[in-house]
Amino acid sequence: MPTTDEYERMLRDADLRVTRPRVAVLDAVHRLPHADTESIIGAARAELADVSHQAVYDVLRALTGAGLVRRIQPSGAVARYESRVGDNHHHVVCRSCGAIADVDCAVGHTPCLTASDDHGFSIDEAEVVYWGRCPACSAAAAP
Amino acid sequence: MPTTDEYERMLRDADLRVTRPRVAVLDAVHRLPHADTESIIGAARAELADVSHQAVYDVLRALTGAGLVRRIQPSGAVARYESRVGDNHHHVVCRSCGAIADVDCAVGHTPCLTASDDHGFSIDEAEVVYWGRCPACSAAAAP
DNA sequence: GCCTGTTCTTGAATGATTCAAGTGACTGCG
DNA sequence: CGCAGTCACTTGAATCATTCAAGAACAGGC
Repeated sequence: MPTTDEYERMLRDADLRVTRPRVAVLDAVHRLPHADTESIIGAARAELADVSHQAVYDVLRALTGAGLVRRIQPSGAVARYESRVGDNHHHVVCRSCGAIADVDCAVGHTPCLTASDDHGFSIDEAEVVYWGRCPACSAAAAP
Repeated sequence: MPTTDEYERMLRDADLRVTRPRVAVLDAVHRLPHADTESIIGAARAELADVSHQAVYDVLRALTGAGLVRRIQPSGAVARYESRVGDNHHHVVCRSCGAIADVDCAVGHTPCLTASDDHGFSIDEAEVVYWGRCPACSAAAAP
């Protein structure tokens, strides 16, 4: 878990001004994996009581743009953010409770990045979402 | 392109009542590939002038539940629907204009369906989204 | 320490989607 | 063929994540 100094360093390296909301949000994303915006607002306010939700939205957008956090948004769910960036990993999403877990790619470093027919698109990323049920929901559904 | 009779047949086979809004929406989804809800409402009204948007939402949900259409929703975009179901195909999405094209899976029939570590989830589907730029946007961005 | 431009606060708006209540129509049965 | 019951559609309003807008506050460079 990075320290406050490290967060400041990360921000500076990304050419972002160092502000208290930004450090608080960056820390929140690191501490809560796959958290939605509301949870991040809550966690950020634990450190900095009066951050506005708007500030958190702005910060998340800036951090996402700078590549410090990654935004994930499975179909029909609200946006979530994670701090693990730069590697090529994907997600399993539980259909019933929405839980998310990380999955490393099975097929090499850039899986399936070569589509069979790309229709002339220039592809720069392949995103994989595995849909299923988490252990808890599986147990609850089939007792 | 299926006929009206075929649409009725498809609905009956799925244990859905045959109604004019349902046939109109089913036809709209078949004619407009990857259309969003608003486009589908427009297309349905071309056949059946006074369908309510609520009816279209209900119908799309029923059709999706019955497996007659498939709902796709790339991050940060509105829901879109397609009539190609049952095969294992994926999508390329243009980052700048949102255009979507179909992509057959490069790696066999159920690509990457085996995650390296599934965290105990029981996975039933792997969804792949390729992100990039469509030919038109590539040309516009790099003249 | 001051200036400039970015970032945060406050408050309201947007818009896809959903909820709710009532009317209407499809299907199966008599 | 006609009726009943149930499901589907209409109308109208509500929800809620996210965004927009205007002004105040702050970070970073001189």
